[in-house]
Amino acid sequence: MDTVSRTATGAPQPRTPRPRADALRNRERIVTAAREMFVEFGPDVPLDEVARRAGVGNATLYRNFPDRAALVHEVVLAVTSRTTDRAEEAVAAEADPFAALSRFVHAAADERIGALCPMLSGGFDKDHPELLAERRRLEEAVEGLVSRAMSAGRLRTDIAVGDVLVALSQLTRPLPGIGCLDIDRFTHRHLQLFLDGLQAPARSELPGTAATLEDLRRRP
Amino acid sequence: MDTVSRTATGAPQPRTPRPRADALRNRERIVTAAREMFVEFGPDVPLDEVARRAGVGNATLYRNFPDRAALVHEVVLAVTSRTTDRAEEAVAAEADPFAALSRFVHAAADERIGALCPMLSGGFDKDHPELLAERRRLEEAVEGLVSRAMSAGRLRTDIAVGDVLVALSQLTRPLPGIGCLDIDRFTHRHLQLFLDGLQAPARSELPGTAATLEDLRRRP
Amino acid sequence: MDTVSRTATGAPQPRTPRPRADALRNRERIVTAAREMFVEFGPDVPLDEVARRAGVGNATLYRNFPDRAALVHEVVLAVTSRTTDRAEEAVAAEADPFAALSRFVHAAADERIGALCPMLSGGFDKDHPELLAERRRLEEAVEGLVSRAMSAGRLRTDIAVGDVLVALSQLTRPLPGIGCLDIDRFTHRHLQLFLDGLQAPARSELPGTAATLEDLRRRP
Amino acid sequence: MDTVSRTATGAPQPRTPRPRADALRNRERIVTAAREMFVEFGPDVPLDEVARRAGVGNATLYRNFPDRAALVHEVVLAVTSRTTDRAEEAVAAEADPFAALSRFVHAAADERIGALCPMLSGGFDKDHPELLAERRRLEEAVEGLVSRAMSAGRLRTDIAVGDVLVALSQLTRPLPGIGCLDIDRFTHRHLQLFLDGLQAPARSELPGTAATLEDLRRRP
DNA sequence: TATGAATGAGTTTTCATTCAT
DNA sequence: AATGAATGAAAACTCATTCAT
Repeated sequence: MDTVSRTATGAPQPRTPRPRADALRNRERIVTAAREMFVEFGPDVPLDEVARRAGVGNATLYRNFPDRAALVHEVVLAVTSRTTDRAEEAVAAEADPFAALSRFVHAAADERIGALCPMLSGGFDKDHPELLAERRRLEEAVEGLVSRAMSAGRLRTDIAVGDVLVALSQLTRPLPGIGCLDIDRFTHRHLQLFLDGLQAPARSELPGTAATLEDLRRRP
Repeated sequence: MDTVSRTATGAPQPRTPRPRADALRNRERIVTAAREMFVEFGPDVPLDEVARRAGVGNATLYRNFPDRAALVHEVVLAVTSRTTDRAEEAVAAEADPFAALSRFVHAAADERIGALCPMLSGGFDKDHPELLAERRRLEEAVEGLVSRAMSAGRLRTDIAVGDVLVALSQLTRPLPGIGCLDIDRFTHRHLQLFLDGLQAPARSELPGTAATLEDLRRRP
Repeated sequence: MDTVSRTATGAPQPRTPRPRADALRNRERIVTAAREMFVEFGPDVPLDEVARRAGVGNATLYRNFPDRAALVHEVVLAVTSRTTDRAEEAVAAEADPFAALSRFVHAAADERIGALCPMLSGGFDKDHPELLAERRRLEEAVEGLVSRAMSAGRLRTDIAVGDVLVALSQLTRPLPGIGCLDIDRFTHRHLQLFLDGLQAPARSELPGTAATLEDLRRRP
Repeated sequence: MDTVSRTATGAPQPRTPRPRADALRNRERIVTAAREMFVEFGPDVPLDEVARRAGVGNATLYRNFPDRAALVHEVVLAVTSRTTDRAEEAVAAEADPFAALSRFVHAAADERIGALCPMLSGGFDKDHPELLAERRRLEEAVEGLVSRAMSAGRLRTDIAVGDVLVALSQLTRPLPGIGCLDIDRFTHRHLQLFLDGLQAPARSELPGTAATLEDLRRRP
């Protein structure tokens, strides 16, 4: 079989994955599997299961991610990055500023941004520089959406990026064993209700402080 | 309170009703400890730790609750019951129908209704008769709040009890290690935004179906 | 069988070990098994094997000793203590001061004092107060043996307690897989040669410093 | 050096003897790294670490030494060979026979002969012909030192080569994490005491048997 | 009944060894 | 021939649950 695969040339990608390129491929497959399984089974899913789903041996997972925290880190990074992409797409796709925000919110749900929630829980190094940078990118992108909507008078002015991101994450947070909270039947619905609450003019006095994600976890 | 009265018989007892009372006290202490720790550390907190916090031996916990599911069951029951109480109080306390709903929502957050979320996850027997009955009570109470607000023209008419309860649970869901998502600084704020979205007139077309909690685990 | 054992009264100890007293018994059995197996197989012997040899489940071992270090700690304590006993016995048993030292040295070998060596290696907390105290006791006892022999003019005066203890430990250090370096055929022989070197008058100039065990591990 | 000459053939080679020379260089670097790390971290040091220290890939190590035993084998061979060299040098360098023995003993310590100890432990094929031959060379060389000292009346006559080699190995045996038992401050000192015990006239009756290294693993 | 202790099964993690370039 | 990556088997350690007083 070695000879066979060695002669497989122009094929887009033979089914037998090859080392050099495959190291990267494996790494990505692990992250993908982890992202899916964190959503599906919660953040405590056995890493051996993740490895199995990724189609690699457990030790390969550990070679790439020395411990669970490292894997979680990478997944958070990936989800954050993809969500940022959605934010930028939303700007481009919608002329109306509130429509853009709205589009982003629903797209972020589809990216399972809610899966970030349990990962931000205790003992997670949310201040790692790499994460910090990626989160900044996300917050800036969303800040753009928010401020534009505010400028257009479409958004109440007493809210902040953190309000959007945290509530969005919570509302779309997966219930392990149920998929992503039956995302089609409930989640988008609740997001819509939440978006309605965001619109100007403000109806009520908001309690609490308009904080960034940054503040989360910094107890007063 | 309900559990207490169920076992408190009319049998004549010496004025020091120690033995049985202690057993009940233990049971309640365990449920209380479990509720707190589920919120604080997530639903996978070691049961030995729960027993320690309750101040009893682990075997005492297991005598009262044969396995984790039984304990979760009891906690869900307790939280549901207490939340129902809040709903009923809200009716009594507020003349304005929307204010009542609003009061209930914030009170439910303080009861940590969000801690129910992980319990709605896979592998939890949400259809147990006892739970079903208790959930009916809650849904009826909230249904009262909702329909009164609708009748008064204060609530958009395309929402259902399930919308309120599920979104409420998600928005207040605890992040283990952070307590209840810094409930004072964020959660009440997001709840308020959500409530604003609930008000009439409806601003947007809602996707999904207006379902009860019942529907939640029934995949389409 | 419960009834049977419950009626076993005056028996010194029924073969079915009972909890309360057995907790202690188990603990001791684990330490004993560990001591033997460290000698026989080295300090990296799987703890599960130690548990098996002790006749308990692995978790029982971990309940008593949270990690390998804790178990090693206890074994070192036990061996040190038993060796101190041998030193005190030697004083009592031999009128001649050098004979007493000699007797101690050979007795310490039989206590497998050499098994302490690998345990003093890297990453072992040799300065734990409990260990420190026990080691002091040993050093004081041996100091007594040494100084008496010196006073009697039977021991060269340029040696110290540490010389005796370290060399003794090294010479009796077990070779895992061979028992205790075939202790009867070689070790006592080498100890005797070493003892001969200790006698007065000194024949040679000693290099190095006469240090206590304390100094070991404190690199200059 | 021996290994080098064994593979260095007389075949005509281009003036840049790169390929084969590199292979040999690698092999030697691995053995050197292994010797150092066995001393420093014990015989269970991960082979990947050895490869890293040697500056080669792990697979290169495995190409040269199919398993740990093969590497240990080679290290033992190297240390034995170098120690034999020291014995022969000692003969040449010292006119006095006991001085020669003494010089050898301290030189062997510097060669880390103590690192051989764990290799004498269970599961090591000490009877491999190559090792046997190399050990014979060492024993013959030391036998020369010993018998000459005996003939000169400088050495008690009830000792054997094995006594010297085994005790020497034990006394200089490294404590992983501490290097070679702080060789300058302790080991040479203890060796000197041991040497003093070897001198004629014998002071005590020796227990055990005067055996060769050969006997070491043959249980009675 | 209440309890501390015991236990086995499950998870994380490491490492010798093999694979494929 | 040299290498980085892959792998399974083994070891450390945890925890739900049971046992025996």
